[in-house]
Amino acid sequence: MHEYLRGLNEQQRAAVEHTKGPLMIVAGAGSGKTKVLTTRIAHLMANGVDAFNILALTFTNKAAAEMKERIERTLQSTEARNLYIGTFHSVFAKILRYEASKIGYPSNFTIYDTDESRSVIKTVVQEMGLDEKHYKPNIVHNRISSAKNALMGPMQYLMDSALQQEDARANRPAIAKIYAAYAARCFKNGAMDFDDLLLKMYELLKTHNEALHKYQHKFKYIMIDEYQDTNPVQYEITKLLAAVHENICVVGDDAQSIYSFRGATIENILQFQKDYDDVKVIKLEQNYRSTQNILNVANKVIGNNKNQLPKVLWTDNETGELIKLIRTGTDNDEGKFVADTIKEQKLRNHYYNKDFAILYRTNAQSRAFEESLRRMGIAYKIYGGLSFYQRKEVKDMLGYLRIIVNQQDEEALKRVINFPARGIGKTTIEKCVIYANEHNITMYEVVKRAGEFGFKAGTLEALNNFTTMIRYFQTMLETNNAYDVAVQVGKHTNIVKELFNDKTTEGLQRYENVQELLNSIKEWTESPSNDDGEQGDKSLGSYLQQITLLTDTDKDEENVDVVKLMTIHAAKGLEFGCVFVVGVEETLFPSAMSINTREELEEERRLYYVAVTRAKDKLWISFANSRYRFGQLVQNEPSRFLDEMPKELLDMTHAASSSRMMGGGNSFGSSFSRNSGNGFAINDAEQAAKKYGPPPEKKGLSYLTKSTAIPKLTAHTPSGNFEASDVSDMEAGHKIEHQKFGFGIIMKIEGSSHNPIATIEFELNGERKIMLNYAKLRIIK
DNA sequence: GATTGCGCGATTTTT
DNA sequence: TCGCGCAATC
Repeated sequence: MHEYLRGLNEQQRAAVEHTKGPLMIVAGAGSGKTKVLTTRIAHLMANGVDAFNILALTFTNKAAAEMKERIERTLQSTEARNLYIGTFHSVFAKILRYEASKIGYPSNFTIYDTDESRSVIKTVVQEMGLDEKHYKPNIVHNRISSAKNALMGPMQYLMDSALQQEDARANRPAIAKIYAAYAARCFKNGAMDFDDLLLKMYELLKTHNEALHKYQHKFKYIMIDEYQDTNPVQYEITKLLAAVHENICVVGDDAQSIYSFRGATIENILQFQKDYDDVKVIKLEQNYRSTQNILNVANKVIGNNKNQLPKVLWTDNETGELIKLIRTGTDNDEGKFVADTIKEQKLRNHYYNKDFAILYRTNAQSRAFEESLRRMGIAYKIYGGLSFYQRKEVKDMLGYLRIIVNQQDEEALKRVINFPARGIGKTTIEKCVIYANEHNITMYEVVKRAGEFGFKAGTLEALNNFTTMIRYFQTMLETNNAYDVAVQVGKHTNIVKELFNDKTTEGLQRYENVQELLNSIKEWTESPSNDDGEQGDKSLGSYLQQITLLTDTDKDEENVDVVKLMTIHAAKGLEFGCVFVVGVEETLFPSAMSINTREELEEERRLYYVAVTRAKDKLWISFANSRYRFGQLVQNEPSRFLDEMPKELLDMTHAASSSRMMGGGNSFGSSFSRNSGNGFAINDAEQAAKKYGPPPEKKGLSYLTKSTAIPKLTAHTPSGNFEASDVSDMEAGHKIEHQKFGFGIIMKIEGSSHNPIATIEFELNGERKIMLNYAKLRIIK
């Protein structure tokens, strides 16, 4: 028996050894999925399959890198570097770069990230003379993105009556036209967005038989990780590629499907068994990651979902500690609690920073934890949010490199043509764009031939100087490597010098970022070619294409000792000794946007499942009575998911006994229910108190914000049938009755019109700020 | 043509 | 609260 087969359980081994024909591995959380995948590839190679003939598609670059490394270790050989392994996006980008001319693109095509796509949409909407307020870039982009992921071009979009009706109803009938213009503009710019990397790959295979045959033949063995998160384009592409050999192995867990907003559909994993004859299905149900308590909680919660493949996840691991449930007064208290607990755990149980992860639903929640960790002197890193490559100074530098490599790229040109300022202003740029559109040439072409378009002498000179500089960089690129050119760009444009002279903290940071960028280019240039025989390519163009697809979770920083903060989405596939799942409140988790259909809610629940199953040893789940949103303190109920966890597995006394780090006073009494029919939350508070222990006592801690201290409530019982009045009728000066606080006078109304906040002086309960949308008030006079 | 300041709208999740 | 877009000003 091969050495690498030892240490696999029966099912894992069966999955590894089943190499011929379609295979579906249903892999529960923590069931050794990566191990199976890597061992399976090693096994193929050990049995004579050429690495060049194996395609493995993963969800993140990090997963790909990790797999590659593990295979090398298993086989004690560098052959693994010949594997085609990476994310859908990066693998297809590589292939498209090679095949670009077949579909009319330059091989140096630019890849637009989401920001750039939106920016192009914005220009297109402007140029079409449409109302920008109405056709907001992110809304339009989402529509287009969904269409692309569903294999729909502009024409099909226009012909689709369901989509047309939706757009008409939303009063956005021009989306199909914008889509067409956007696609045309991207093409003209020699650019693809993220979705194009999939869509164009599909089109390539569909329209070019020789390309289809080539890759069908090349990829004799195909493996796809996280299959539950693939979307229709990805599904169609892999189906095409696998059609000849049918050696396709998909790995997934329907319980962890969390990307439907990106077009992913569980249908793919359910459909797989029908697509091929004789599909072998193997279930990996033993969990090696978590304690029994953690796993039991996770199983119980996910059991509330109706749509799922039957499986039972179990573990041999020890029972472990109870799951600790924590209620805090505010989001700041929550941050403080987590930082305190980390400090305590490090001292008591000798954990390192890197053993901890703080997982939240939205990026905006990171702030409170950032502050508290910084105050406690605990090293941390936030993943997600603004990535390195999205920073302005980095984008500016990259803008130059992009226009050097691809002169069609109008986005890049507009970004750098007057940065640093060189007297080419808005009007000039607008003129260039108009001339370009009129003559159907690229904007760069207009700039290059500025003399033909009647610019004023000064402007003309500025434009000419600019193109001379770009041309200088281009010729330089012929004889120098990417790094040298990048350094020259920094010098010649004065970008580096300007940042260097900026001695503010931010300026220093920006300078360092540019230096880091240069280092990364250097590293790329000098690292050994990856031996893939066909496209081992160290050109600047290749560099630019790859970095757009990088996220900061991809950077392997295992040995850096920091607490990790990230969204639950970003945490998929990762595991940590100690996990804090925070902000587990209604409207936040589940998100208010995702509680309208069963499908949406079930996805939120799967997300919760993913969060909980990241933990190996210890799990804390926290929620706050109130938190700042839009700069206002708002109250939330505890999440419904908390009710779905079996109480005997929860340590709820912790919430009450650790009140030393929590505040909020009697803030329960003032929380407003969003959905309980009677419009106030005191019942919820009582229920919550029963369920999760008594509300934390206030101990006057300095970090508590004043607004959490709310005067004691004097209860009020409304007279007769209480009928709430229309919010829009309310004005300052009105006398009102509140269901719980009793009679009062509206002092003022502020806040936005869709979220008005009234300051009301109550007879018995003092002055309070009331959110009119949630509270029910009756106008007396 | 660049800089500053004010007012308004925004929060899901990401390759 | 924060960041962005727009308008006013030099």
